[in-house]
Amino acid sequence: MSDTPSLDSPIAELCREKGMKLTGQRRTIAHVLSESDDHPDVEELYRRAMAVDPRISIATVYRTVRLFEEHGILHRRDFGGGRARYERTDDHQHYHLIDIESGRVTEFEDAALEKLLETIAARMGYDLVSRRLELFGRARSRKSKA
Amino acid sequence: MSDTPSLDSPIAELCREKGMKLTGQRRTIAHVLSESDDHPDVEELYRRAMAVDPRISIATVYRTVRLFEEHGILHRRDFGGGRARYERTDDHQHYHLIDIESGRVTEFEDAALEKLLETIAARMGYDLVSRRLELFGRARSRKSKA
DNA sequence: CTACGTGCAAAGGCTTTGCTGAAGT
DNA sequence: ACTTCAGCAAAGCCTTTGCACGTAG
Repeated sequence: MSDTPSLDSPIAELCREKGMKLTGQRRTIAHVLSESDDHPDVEELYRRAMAVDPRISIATVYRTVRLFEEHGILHRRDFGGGRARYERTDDHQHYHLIDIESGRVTEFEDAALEKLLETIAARMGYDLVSRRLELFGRARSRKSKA
Repeated sequence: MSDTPSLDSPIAELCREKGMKLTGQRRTIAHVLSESDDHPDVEELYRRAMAVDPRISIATVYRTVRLFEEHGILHRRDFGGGRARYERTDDHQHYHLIDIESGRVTEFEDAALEKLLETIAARMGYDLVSRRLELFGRARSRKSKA
């Protein structure tokens, strides 16, 4: 029933490709991550993983996200609040806008912004290696967009 | 010799104006902050304060920066690495560029960037309340600027 | 079979806090 | 004199880690 390893989640596939040992726990976490479109923290991942397989420990979740990050599968984000949050690595450089009332995180891209940041760094004599940018906003009392 | 309270550091003056009790420790920390142009973390502030008056505890430094932050005298910054860093509150909206080799932090302002961020938030239906932006760069192998 | 992963609980780094003595206004 | 503050050490929160057992390849 489980001898079709190729049917694993996309992230589990990645693990296999990268040659890491595919344990039950990793498979579970990979599955959970593959299903996640948001930016869960470890606690939340632990919860989701437990829903799939209760025989998992939070230490393993910590170890696994770290491992996945080292392999370039995940990106660690810090939106403040003291806990790291994770998202799948994405090809596109993108940023985050956080709704200060609901906490909801929305991603966005902006080529002009990207270019401007590089220009600014260059002006200061630097090559831009990475950046951290989060916008915190309050939803407008929408008149047009209901 | 010390009955001219008006000769305190600028930040100590602020404390007085805001009506907070001006203890020896607070005066020391205010002094240290007034002399600081960088972005020290609590540990570093503690070190600097101790150099002035060794009878200070790190708990007091923590309490004081928190107090000052609540009174709008300081801004807490998070440049990653798990520790908060502090800087004097500044009228101008500014950002930080961190040299990834030396760790040195340089401040910069940029009106166009500011405007762009607001535009982006507006486009997404938000009023921009605050933002966090740090650029991490590597100093260019300067040819012109020695 | 062997190397690596997991669970548990303890420890680590930063920050806060309860309590009692000390100090500012 | 009264209220607030400081020092100390303990505790809290997130994360890492040592150790003994379990498991993938």
